Amino acid sequence: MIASVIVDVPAKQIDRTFDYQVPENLQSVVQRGIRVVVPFGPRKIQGFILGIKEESSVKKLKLIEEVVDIEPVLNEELMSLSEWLTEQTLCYRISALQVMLPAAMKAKYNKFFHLLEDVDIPSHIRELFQKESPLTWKTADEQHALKDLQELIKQRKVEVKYVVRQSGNVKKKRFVEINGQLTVDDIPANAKKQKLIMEHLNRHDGKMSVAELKEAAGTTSAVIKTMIDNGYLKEFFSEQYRDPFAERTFEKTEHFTLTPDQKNAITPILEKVNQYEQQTFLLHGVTGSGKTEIYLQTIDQVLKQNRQAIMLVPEISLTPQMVQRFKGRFGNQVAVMHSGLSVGEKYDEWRKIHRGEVNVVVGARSAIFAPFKKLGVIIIDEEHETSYKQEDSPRYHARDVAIERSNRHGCPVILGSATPSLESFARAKKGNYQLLELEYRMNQQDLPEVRVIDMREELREGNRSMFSRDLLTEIEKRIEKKEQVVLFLNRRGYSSFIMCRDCGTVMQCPHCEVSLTYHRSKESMKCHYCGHEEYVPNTCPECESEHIRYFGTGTQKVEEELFKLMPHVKTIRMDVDTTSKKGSHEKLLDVFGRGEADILLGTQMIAKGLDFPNITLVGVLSADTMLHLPDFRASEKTFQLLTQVSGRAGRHEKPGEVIIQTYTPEHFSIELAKSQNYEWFYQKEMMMRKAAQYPPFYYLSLITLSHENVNKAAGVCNEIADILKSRLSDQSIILGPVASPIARIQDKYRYQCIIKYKREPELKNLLKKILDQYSDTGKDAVTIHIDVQPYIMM
DNA sequence: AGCACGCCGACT
DNA sequence: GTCGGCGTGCTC
Repeated sequence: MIASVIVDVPAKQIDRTFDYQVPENLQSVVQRGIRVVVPFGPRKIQGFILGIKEESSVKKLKLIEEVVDIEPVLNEELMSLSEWLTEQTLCYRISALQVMLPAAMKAKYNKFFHLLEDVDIPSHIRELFQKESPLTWKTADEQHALKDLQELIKQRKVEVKYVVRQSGNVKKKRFVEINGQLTVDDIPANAKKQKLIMEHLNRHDGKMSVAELKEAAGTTSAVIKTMIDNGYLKEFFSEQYRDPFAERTFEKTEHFTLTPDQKNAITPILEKVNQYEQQTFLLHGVTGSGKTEIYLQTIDQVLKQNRQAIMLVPEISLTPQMVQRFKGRFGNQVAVMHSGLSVGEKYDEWRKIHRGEVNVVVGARSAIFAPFKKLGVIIIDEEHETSYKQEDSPRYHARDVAIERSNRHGCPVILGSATPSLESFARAKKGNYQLLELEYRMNQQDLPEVRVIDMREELREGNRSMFSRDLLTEIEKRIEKKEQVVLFLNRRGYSSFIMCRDCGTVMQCPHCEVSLTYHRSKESMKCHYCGHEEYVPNTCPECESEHIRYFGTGTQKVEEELFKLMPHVKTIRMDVDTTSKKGSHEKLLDVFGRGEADILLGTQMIAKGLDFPNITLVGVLSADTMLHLPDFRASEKTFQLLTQVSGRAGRHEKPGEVIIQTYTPEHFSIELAKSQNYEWFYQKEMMMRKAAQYPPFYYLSLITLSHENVNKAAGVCNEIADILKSRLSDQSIILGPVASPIARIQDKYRYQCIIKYKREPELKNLLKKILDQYSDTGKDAVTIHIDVQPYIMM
């Protein structure tokens, strides 16, 4: 019996199967989809079995070392999906397999030195082995003993052993139970604590977790240990799930009655669910139109049919409120997967899905690979969000994976958004997707009134602060009325940088072509691309002037300004700095929700999902900061964000108001966000895209080359552009080679080439060939990246 | 990606 | 003359 294995090495030359002989004792367990440990060259690594066969063209086969799983971790559907993913995104097969599993299941590798012969070895090496045996690579390296060890290996006195370790650990909890042979009466009369422990245990069917028992009986583990040693108790371990929501109870919620609007939308969806048919729906509904209830009732129907549901939400909006709604409706049938969980917690949630203990998963992008066997619906909320596109290999878009999986399962996909991506809306208009419109807000309230403030006007009239007079007045009014305010700072692409006021020098990263970001807490400057950090200099490195200051409006700066203007107001600031600790995001929102602060000030992360009745004013401090980024989606993103943010105000009885500050009030994405007119925005933006030959009229592919030498990167990029030009049709447009928007990262210069095309059936094969030809791993080789349908052009 | 093998410069 | 630099090629 021979197994074809894809090994855990993401490299061009290794991206194929290797055959291994299956030892007699493993033949009954070995099958497609399980992981194994195999010898590979001098080391041992993990791999996935792709298939079983009886013969191989390779003469000398090695034996599989061991199996990691007893049953497949990836079922047949996911195994074949990985093939599709490899093909679509031009990634290595191993990366496609790996991305479907939680991070905890990625293998870790260790090297150990074993002493074979204790005679005639240097004394310092012997000492090392006396302290630690087997000796780890790490210690050997720290003690600078690697060289000597290498010599000893040659002399066959020391041997290297490679160990494959599974990082994902099943959490075990320690329990004790009454042994049975001895009873309370056998306990010595003076051992009061022991008797007490027995009493507690008897009240709990004779067994309890050690932690609980200690707590209940008020003793220490010493007493319990004595009882185990004396045979009164025996210990055992039980597998536990780490439950990130353990301390929370979820109130059971029931169906809402749907409005006629909602009924119209859900009917065609349920039809497809009942017919077990694929169909992609685009559910377009303004904020507050009740999309979530449609999701919930669809999932409910799916569960009744004994099928399962995947619900994707953007990472950033996977708030406790959201989880609450799903757990409240479906109880413990729900698994939650998002980046806020620890690696172990994610692993546990994944195992619940794999074992079929839950039927719904609510999660971010990677939850699209949830190992369900019978999918009844896949829902992608806020489908326009760019976080559904993975930016590193495999560069997949969750929407594409969703549609592919739905085809295999025969189930509908629902894409929901108040501001659909142009691509999706265009597909819906063409009839590729079925468009479902929710036109009314559920409780009939009006959309909040939106006021646009021209900041140029403010400047002309002498107001140099970041707050317009109107905004300040309105904030004051709300605070008097004890209502709450949300201030939104769009910081993307424009964070605080440090500049010399005399010569204009901006502090830049020495390794990347980007300016450093000021971090007030440490008085330092940091590079967001390579992590380089240094202290803010006292004098300008160029002109030695002392007039160095930071520019840009970071949230910290806004907070300070706000405090200067209104010292009596309590502000909560939410940004990466204040929410990096686990659970802090939730905590801050809780405080705000309880009304303990007047203003919530934040970035991106507060744009979504907040739903507090007392918010009656939303202020956008600078609407146009990302409008001028070199990104053809800049207008779309601005419109989406402003619409999104505006939706935070007046969601309940009290009417809401939105104030948008901008330097370009005449820009159509700001004008139309004011009236929340998606349809007009769509028409207008489509015209722009058509004129500029961008998606959805053209597809894109992006090729990036990077190398320490500018000329080399540019040269290879040029060669590739030439190949493309000669091999593609005249209909296609090749932009470049040009330097990437970020021209250098980690000392490597970056050149790129963009392909715009409508129909190019041979493009994938051509790109594969180019990848093949240019992905050398040698020392002086250029690094090539290909992103089919990129979202970020950097 | 690792790791071994193998061919040319500065040292005991 | 050797030690060791890292270029080249292989991993079932």
